[in-house]
Amino acid sequence: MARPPSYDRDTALDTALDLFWQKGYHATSLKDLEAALAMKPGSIYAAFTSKESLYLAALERYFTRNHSAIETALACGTSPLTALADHLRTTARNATEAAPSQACMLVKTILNATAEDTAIAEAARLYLSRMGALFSKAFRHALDLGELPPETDIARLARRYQANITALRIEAEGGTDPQALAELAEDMAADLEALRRPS
Amino acid sequence: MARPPSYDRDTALDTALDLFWQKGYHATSLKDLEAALAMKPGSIYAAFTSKESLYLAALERYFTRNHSAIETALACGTSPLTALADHLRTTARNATEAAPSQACMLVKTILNATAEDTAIAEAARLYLSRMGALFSKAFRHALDLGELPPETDIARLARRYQANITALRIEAEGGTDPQALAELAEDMAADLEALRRPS
DNA sequence: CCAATTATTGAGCGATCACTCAAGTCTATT
DNA sequence: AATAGACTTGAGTGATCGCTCAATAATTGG
Repeated sequence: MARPPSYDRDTALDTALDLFWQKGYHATSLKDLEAALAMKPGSIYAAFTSKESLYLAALERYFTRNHSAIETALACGTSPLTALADHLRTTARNATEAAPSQACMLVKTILNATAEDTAIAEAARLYLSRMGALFSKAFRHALDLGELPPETDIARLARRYQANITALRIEAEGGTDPQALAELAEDMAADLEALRRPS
Repeated sequence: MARPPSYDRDTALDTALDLFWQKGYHATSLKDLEAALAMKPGSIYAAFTSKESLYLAALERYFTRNHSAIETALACGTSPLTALADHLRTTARNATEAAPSQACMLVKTILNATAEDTAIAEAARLYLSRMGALFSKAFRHALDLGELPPETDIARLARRYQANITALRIEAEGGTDPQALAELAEDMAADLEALRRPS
């Protein structure tokens, strides 16, 4: 005994995500969202409570999507170290693709957040730390397989790796040409593979 | 035969810069600027034409300040390579200092810019490329002094260096603790100094 | 068919946005 | 002291902001 929603929640969230990712939180107005979601203000608020909640929901979607995509990418091969290096190269290669923004949305969220946007900034920080944990896991796996020297500082290595990914994607956003971007990724990947312990 | 301005232009620009750097372009309102600059809207517009012009002027000030600071930092020692490595370490160390934001304002500007803010984004991109040229110059100097192998790709090395700086400052903005930040900078600096050619 | 329940609508809320301008204030020159 | 010229003032512009809510529409169980 109820009228079913006329929109698909996940589709709406994806659309909102695209818009927020493109324009940022503050520069995205509800008018923009109404147009993109094809929903009237009342429906948007009935479904997502507030602009902030909508942003948080879209951000969560971005995170889970990326997290699982990277998780599978890192798990598919036999060598975690190779998978990690290849992920750098892939990131540079994908930069030509059409996307709302080249930069990581989590990073962009943190840089766009003001002191008042605590909830949003903290969510992004949490998700970033989860991504870091994912990289740590991969490095630990490499260590367990003997690809890295036993004394390797995993957390430190993972942090450096994540910094590289961040830098790569910001460089892409900055408009660096594809070849230079590929070279940058290659340098990072080469450094990583240089850590490989001869087996 | 004229009334002198009651404000100091450079001081006002510094104040505006702090505010813009902290909150970003879109989240900074004229009310905020009026309060920070202690100027009424009319005076602000008489002095700076528009919010966008004010941002551009503040951004230019940020750039020239940083450009010359880094220029002198890189020129002071006898070894350009050491100076470059130390600049990484210094960047990490300074992250504890009170600043409007840890992230580079040029990077933050690009990430906050929407498709409509072309003038602002292009200015930031230009300034970033100038910073890159500065780093290139330092690496070339190192090459000329024989600190680097003759076949070194300067532009490529400089790009990687700039990516490292960017990542370091974003990591700082993300809330990474000082020790981890110092380790990250140290790893980057060590990689750089590993390039040094035995003389 | 009739409730009961949920979804959609869209005019419009007060607040704030970037910005303007006529009037007033100050200073240097005469 | 008078005046010309530059600076400051701040109420007020229309537009837009995020958001609300009473009215209406659609659906299902009885």
